Amino acid sequence: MRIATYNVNGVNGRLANLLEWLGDTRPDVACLQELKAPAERFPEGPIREAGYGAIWHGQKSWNGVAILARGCEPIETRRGLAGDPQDVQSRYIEAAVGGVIVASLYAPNGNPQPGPKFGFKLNWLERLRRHGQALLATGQPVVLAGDFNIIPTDLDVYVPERWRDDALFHPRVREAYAQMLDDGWVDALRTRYPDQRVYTFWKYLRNAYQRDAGLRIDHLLLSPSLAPRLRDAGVDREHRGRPHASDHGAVWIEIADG
DNA sequence: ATGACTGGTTGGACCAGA
Repeated sequence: MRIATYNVNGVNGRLANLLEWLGDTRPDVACLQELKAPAERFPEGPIREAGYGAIWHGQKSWNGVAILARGCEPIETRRGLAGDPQDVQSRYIEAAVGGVIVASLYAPNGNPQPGPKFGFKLNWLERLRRHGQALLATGQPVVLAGDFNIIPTDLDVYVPERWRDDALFHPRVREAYAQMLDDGWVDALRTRYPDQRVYTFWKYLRNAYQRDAGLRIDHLLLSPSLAPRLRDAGVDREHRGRPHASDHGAVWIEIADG
């Protein structure tokens, strides 16, 4: 089973790119982020025509997450994280697909740092960690997939010195990620590539993609019950270089049947 | 080295992204 995560940066504005990627790579499950569309403007028709069942959590202008499943309907198990009644942003959706619990998440960017947005990010990550602990306690196979907006280590950024003060690379944010690994979550891409620089995002500015000036901020975290089934992982880099592409590349894992 | 890119909202410049 192939499970992918893709920050599409506008599901309607880049629908043609999304459909092309679905057709080229045929993931069994696709977690999407940054839909930038309210629920009623999610392109359900074209996605169903492409062979995918879908659930989504939309929002006007910003954020928005979805889970697509090829040839079946994802069974929704949660939308939104507990712990903050004030939080109405669409950043988390979760479903059962093919015997695996799959979460599609879009963590807050957090810039500028310091500031209220950074505080919201830290709080959101703490709520994510808490929910993750509850998922781990069930012993079910789970994957937390999405745009974490976290650069975990120096190996995950083209020039670490230039990102020291950024909300994506702040020590407290990296610590939040490290704590989730301590809880038992397994970073699939880093497991597959222990020493290599593997990026998932390249800015639009200054030909970042052509220069390979990238970041690794899109992650798939596997529960210990799922991690032994990891067969392969990678980034669909080539689609990032196509016309009108998202600034993220899709990240995928291949999981053996359970 | 904080870049001049991008979508969305809206019918202009902004906001937000990372």
